Amino acid sequence: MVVDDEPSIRDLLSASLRFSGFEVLTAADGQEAVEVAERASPDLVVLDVMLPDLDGLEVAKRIDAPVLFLTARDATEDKIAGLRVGDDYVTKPFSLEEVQARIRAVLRRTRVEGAPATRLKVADLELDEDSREVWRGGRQVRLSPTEFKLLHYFMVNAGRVLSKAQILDHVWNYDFGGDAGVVESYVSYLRRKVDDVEPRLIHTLRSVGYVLREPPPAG
Amino acid sequence: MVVDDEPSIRDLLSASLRFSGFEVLTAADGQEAVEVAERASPDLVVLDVMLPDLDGLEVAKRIDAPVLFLTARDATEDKIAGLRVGDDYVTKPFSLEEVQARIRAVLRRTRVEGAPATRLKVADLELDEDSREVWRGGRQVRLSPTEFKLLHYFMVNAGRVLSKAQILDHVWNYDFGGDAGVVESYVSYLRRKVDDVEPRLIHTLRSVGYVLREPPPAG
DNA sequence: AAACGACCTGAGGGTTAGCTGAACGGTCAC
DNA sequence: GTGACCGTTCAGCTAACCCTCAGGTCGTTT
Repeated sequence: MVVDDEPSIRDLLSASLRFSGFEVLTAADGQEAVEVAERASPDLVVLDVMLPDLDGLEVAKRIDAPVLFLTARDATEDKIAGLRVGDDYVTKPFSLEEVQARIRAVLRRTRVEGAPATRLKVADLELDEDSREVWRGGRQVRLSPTEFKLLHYFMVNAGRVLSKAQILDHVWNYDFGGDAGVVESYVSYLRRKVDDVEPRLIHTLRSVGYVLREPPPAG
Repeated sequence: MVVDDEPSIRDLLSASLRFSGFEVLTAADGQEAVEVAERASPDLVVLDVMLPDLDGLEVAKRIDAPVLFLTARDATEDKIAGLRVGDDYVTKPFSLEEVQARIRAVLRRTRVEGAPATRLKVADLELDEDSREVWRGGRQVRLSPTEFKLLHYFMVNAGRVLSKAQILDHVWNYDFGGDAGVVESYVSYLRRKVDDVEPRLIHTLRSVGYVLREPPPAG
């Protein structure tokens, strides 16, 4: 369930989550949120801390589901003192990558399912979502936060062609105003750090985008 | 639904889409677009970002359908801020091939996850619309963007004779001023890259056009 | 068979998309 | 404060690409 009073954020999140295969309900204020949650028993609630009627933390108390809070960046730590075990938070403005990663992490922790694989693997490139570690050919590689998010997005969508606009929309914060040049820079960084050996996995499709894929067996 | 204030663009698009079997409604400004969309619930909206009354992004918010934006090339922002998941965009001047490809991609993504085949196949020539990969006789072939668009147009219209004028109209941007000689050049490139083995698939019909087809079984 | 038009293709020039090193400013830990 | 790290922008460069052109080939007509 997605709870936010701004329609644009609500739509952004619910569309993105539906696309990823989640079933999504929405609410625009705390009152509605509590009602819907009672009826539908969602597995997880994405909840804006700043709501017109009730405080988000207050809402969380009345909901029997793990919560992923959305908070303003300048919110000091004590603001989220109401975090229960299993909850988590993301600061606005977020990127879709960020939110989805946190959602999956929360669900993983609260679900009974015993240790589902958090390892992504493409050829000899491996990424652990939990520990945020990355290996290429057995050798561990250190990545900055943005590099990690970008690589994660690539690996989740391995084999699919991604345009720079798509990448910008998912990996960068939704209010990022710059141009797509920054994507080129980060692809360059990633290539140097994790794609400097054969077989090359990150491929450029001129004037189309990028794709991470294992080259076909018979070249 | 097609929304653009320039009649020439509107007609170009709607005629081309109708010919391809789509049912098309049109609107000339944002106000009309919102009204028509409300009444008719289109499956997809092709929407010029620059409209006389409302901003295209504003219109998109009020429409409950995936959107394919038309933007000017010189819009330096490679990031369309309002781009929701499932939306896409094409820069002006576009080619009809481009627009139709994007439309199909958006519909494919938003329709039920019925994994429809995105593979075109003629004899031992195969083309994947998603990954933009092409194989001839199992061997992968690298094509430039224009080569790919041309081959795609051929394959979608396999067995149909295409005049150079038709090809120019569909594969090249609508403002292309050059002559049809360029088509000959690109057919030549394609022959070298994907039609250098028997059976030959691209055939010249002198003073008529070209056709991509499998030769009849018995000579 | 000659003449003509249509087509093929190699070569070349102008253009553009993408790559990357460098620089700048911000943030955070110490 | 100070330094390390990070995110972003920018500009020069390169390689890929698009288009044109011209000389040659091939088919058709006279």
